[in-house]
Amino acid sequence: MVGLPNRDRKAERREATRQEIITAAWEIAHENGLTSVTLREIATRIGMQPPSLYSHFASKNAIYDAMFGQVWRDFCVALERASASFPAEPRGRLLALAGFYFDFAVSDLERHQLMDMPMLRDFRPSEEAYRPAIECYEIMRSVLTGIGIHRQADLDMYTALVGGLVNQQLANDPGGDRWRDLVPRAVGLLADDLGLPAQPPTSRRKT
Amino acid sequence: MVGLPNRDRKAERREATRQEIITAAWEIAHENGLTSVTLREIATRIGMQPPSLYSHFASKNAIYDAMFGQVWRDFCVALERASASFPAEPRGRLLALAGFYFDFAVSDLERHQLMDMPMLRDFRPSEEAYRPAIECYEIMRSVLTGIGIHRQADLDMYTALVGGLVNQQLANDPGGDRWRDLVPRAVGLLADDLGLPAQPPTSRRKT
DNA sequence: GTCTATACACCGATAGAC
DNA sequence: GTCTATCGGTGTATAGAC
Repeated sequence: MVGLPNRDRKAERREATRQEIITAAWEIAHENGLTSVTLREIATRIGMQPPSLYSHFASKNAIYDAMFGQVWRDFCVALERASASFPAEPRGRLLALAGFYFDFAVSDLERHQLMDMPMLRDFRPSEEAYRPAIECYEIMRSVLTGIGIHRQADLDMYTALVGGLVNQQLANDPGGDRWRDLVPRAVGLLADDLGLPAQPPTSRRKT
Repeated sequence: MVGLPNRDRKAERREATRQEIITAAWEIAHENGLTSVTLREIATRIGMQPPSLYSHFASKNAIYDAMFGQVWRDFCVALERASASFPAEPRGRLLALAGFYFDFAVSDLERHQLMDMPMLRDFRPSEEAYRPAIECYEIMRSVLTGIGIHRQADLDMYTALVGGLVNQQLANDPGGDRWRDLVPRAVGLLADDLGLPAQPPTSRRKT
C-alpha cells in the first residue's frame, strides 16, 4: 500500500531555503544596515541567482515581512518565558519588565529598527506578520495591569520613559551602559508617581 | 573714480539660487520623506537640469549638510529668543525648556529626523554644519545648569525623558496631543527627583 | 552658470528555457 | 525550482559645448 510519506521532505526543503534567505538578509542588515538589503546580495550569499528568490518570496517586502513576523514571535516567546521569573512584588516586577525590554531592544539595532521604528519607507507589515506584535503588546500590558497600572496615560508614560532610554542608548552610546544604568532610577520615579507600594527590604531576616 | 560696487549682485544671486535649491529639497522631504530627495526632483522643481546643481553644491550630501546647518541655526535663534521669556523659577523654567523643545521637534518630522536621528545612511554633518548644533546644546545646558542641574546622569535622564515623549508622539500620534499632555507630569517627576524647590502658588496676592 | 549628452552603478521585477 | 537574459527604472556624477 502506497501511503503518503509521513514527512514531507519537499516542504521541509522549501522551508529550509526560506530560512536561508531570511538569515542572509539579517546578515546583510547587521553588516550594512537594514536598507542595504538587496535581492542581489542575498542571492550572492546563498549561491543563487537573484530571480530565483521569487520562487520563495513574492517581493522584497515579503522578505522584510517574514523577518518582521519572526522577530516579534521571538520576542513574544522570550518575554513569556522570562516573565515567569519576574518578581511578584510590583516594583521589582516593573523593573524586571523594563530591563528585559531595554536589553532586548538595545542588543540589536537593526532588529529594533525593524520592530519599533518606521525606517523602511514603503514597507508595512502584513496583518499576519503584525499579529505576534499585538500578542506581545498584550503580554506586556497584562504584566502592567497585574501591577495595578491600568490608565492609558500611565502606560504612555511608561513607554515614553523606557523607549526614550533605549533610543538615547543606541544613538549616543551604542554598546555602552550610560542609559542602561538609569533604568532603575527611571522606573523608581514612575513607581513613586504611580504610588506603587515601596519595595520591601531585601532578604531581611524574619523579625 | 571707479570703485567696487557696494552690493555684490552676483554673489547675492548665487546665494538666492542656493536657497532655492535648499527650499525645494525641504519641499520634497516634507512631501515624500527625507530619503526621497533626489537631484532630479530638486532640479525639476526649480526648472533646472540635474547636473546644473553641481555649480552650487559639490554633492547631494553637501545639500543635506547645508540643510542640517540651517535648521540648527534656526533652532539656536528660536531657543535663545524664547529662553529670554522663560520663568526664572526653576520648575517653571525646566518645564518651559522641555515644552519648547518638544513643540519644536514635533512640529516637523523630517526636520527632526535630520537634526536628531541618524536616518541618512552615508551623511555625516561637516564640522561647520555641526557647530550650530553644539552651540545649541550649550545654550540648553546653560539653562539647566542655571536651574541647578549639573550631573551628567541628570542631564541624560532629562534628554531620555523628553526625547522619549517626542518619539512616541511622532510615531504613535502624529499631529495629536497624547504625549504632549504628559510633558508637565514627566517634568514634574524629574523635578521632584532632583529636589527642585516646589513651585510657588501662582499669582497669589502679596500677604 | 546652464545646458545636452552620457557614463556608470545600482535596483526590483519579469519572461521563458531547461 | 533554478537558470539566463533582459526590461525599465532609480540614482549620482562628469565632460564639454554654449
